[in-house]
Amino acid sequence: MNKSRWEEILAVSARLFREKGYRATTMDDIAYELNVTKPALYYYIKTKHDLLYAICESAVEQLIEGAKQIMAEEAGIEEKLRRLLAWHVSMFSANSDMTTVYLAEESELPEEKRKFIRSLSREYQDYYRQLLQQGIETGLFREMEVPMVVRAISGMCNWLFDWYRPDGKFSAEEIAGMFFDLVMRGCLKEQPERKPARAARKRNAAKV
Amino acid sequence: MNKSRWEEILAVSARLFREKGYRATTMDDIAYELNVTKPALYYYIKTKHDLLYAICESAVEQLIEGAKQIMAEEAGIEEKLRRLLAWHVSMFSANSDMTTVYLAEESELPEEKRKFIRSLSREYQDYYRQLLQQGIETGLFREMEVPMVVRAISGMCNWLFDWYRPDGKFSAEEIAGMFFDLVMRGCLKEQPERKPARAARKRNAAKV
DNA sequence: TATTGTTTACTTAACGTTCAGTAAGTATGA
DNA sequence: TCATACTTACTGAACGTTAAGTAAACAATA
Repeated sequence: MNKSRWEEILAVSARLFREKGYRATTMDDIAYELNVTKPALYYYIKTKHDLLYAICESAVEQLIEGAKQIMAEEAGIEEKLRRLLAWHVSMFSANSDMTTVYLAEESELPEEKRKFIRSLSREYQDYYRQLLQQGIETGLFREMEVPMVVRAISGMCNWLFDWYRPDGKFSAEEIAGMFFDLVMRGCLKEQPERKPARAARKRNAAKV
Repeated sequence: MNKSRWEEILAVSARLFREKGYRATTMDDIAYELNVTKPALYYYIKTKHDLLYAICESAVEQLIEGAKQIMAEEAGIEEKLRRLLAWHVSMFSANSDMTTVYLAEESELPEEKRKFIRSLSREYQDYYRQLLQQGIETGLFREMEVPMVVRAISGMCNWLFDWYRPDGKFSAEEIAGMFFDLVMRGCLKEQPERKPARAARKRNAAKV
């Protein structure tokens, strides 16, 4: 089964909204890329905002879906945090148009829809909050202002939209690894075990 | 001496661009808030883009100006990093309209001007880079991929535009303090001295 | 199997509004 | 009388959206 027309429209819209911005992209632009005329789009949507909304909703729901799965997996707090960060970063390589548009243009949504998207966004951030809180309670992490650390983590990940390029020096996995190092060390109560200094570190087996 | 008309225009424009977005703000909106008619604005500017450009340039130049001063001060690496972060965050409380517009709408600038602003932005980030590099060289910080850490720091600070409110729970200084804690611990080679608190630390006399 | 009706996926043409920008004129003060 | 700081009145283009129509595919019936 090939991609449905609706998904095609969303993919093209997301790409253009990302490249030129939501307001700067005209319905003609989108129609042109789909090889149809502008009014044809109105066979599928009621307004231009519908397109933006569908993109934002899809992005944040995918984020949440992934996070939900990770939280349900059997793993320690540290491992879950690692996976959550990796998932967050990987969304920028796998679905970069959608994710970027969601972060950069969400403010263009009409008030009502915008609020709903932001509530989903908070739901997503809550997974970070839970992990950090659990980490403090179990003595893994130092005492800290959890919501502020969540914002810091969200910030460093979301800011990917400003600089991430698929053809960049580092893969999504590598970026996530570096962010994880930074966050983990920043939150740990005790300093992590030093690695054997210069031993092979390709696949780390190091568990704490 | 009262604020010049030009500064007034920039301040009003920045506020509206922030509230409604650059594209959604009309020249009539700006003129209305200034109690003049639209063409009066064209006595001061040539195009709408001039307004956005002036705001972005002013924001990033103020950021750089502050960073330059901090870097020239007599202080250790750690203290300079603390001040740089505090300066970064404080721009969001002191000049939040301007700073937010610079981050959120810079992409609306025409290509040429946008490139210039982004080059200034890189200049600013370079101060973080220098400090981290020096920190590694002097043995204060662990080995790490400096540009990635700079991006993480920029991200957590810049993302303030998404959530910072002047009437929020924490002051700019407090936020900067928490960010500094997180970043500092994330970068240090050795764990920071625990405050004597009560008994001396149990573990962690082992330094590498 | 031919006829008729219905649905899908569009098209052409245009409407109505918005909005950046301009031309030309004017009040005020030095 | 000249510059400053506007005003009124307008232009031209862009753009979201709608109206009305249609070719092709499909379904129902006779």
